[in-house]
Amino acid sequence: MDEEWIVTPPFDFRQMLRRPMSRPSKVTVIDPDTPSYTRVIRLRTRAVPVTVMGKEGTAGDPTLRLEMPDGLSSGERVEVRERVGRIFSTDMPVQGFYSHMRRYSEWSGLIERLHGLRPIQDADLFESVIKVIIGQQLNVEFAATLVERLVDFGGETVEWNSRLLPVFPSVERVAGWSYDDLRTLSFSQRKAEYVIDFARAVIDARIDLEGLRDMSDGEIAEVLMSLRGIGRWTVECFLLFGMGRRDLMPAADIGVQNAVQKLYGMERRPKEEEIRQIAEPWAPWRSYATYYLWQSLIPVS
DNA sequence: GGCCAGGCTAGCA
DNA sequence: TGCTAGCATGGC
Repeated sequence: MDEEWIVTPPFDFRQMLRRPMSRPSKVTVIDPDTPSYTRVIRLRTRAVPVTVMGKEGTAGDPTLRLEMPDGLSSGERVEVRERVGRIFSTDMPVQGFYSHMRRYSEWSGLIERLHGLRPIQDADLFESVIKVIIGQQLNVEFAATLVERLVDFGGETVEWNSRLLPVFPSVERVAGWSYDDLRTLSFSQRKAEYVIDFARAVIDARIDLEGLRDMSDGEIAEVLMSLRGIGRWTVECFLLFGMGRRDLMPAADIGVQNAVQKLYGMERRPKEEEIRQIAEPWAPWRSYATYYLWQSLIPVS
């Protein structure tokens, strides 16, 4: 079943797919030619495959086409649209961000070059937390490898257009694993503990993931940072990638620091506190600024 | 081989 | 409160 979706411009689907494309993943299948984005989304009722296609793929005429299985209830279709809207930040107030950041001369070139870029959010809150934990202190390539191994180990797939789409493991499944299971995938002992303990906290209802949506950034930080293995950087990345909150600046992030150094032509890499100071006037748009900084680091293919 | 990578914890002053 | 050694693996 297909649906059309007209997004308010600017919206550059191809530009947005560069990040997931730069790190090929089995869970998210990108076809740069169509262009399209395919993955399984866990709804409240079941896991459903979805393909999102850019009809034109230009910033000026942004139309998406959604392809999803027949036989979904109307409620499920609504949920799919909500989730896809979140993933592609369709409600992002792009112009507000641009008019704010145009005040800073360093930003004019970047905003021009990435015109129509919107953050791609993670499709699932649990998946988001786990991926951020795995990404702690590791280079992104290896972190992506660990995520792939986790997905393979989970072994769950959904058939879609005559191919098998791997699905990110469910909370239940991860909570049932042992630390040694993840050790065999080259997780460090600590990372294995952080990942599995987090899944168990969700299963034990010590953490209500969907309930986080009603909380402020600060409240979410307090809840999550009470768990071992979740610090400030992890919460900031989760709020940004997982929850789509708009004013986060993971200033301890090496990637952000490298990008600011490059954008501002600095001699050495700025430290966390310097980043926070530089970014202070970017409020309340710091999440988008962070995302643009990260995107600026992707090599032009 | 050494250093670094989209950090966090525990232990110490 | 603030600082830092240690963690563990792969890439360059």
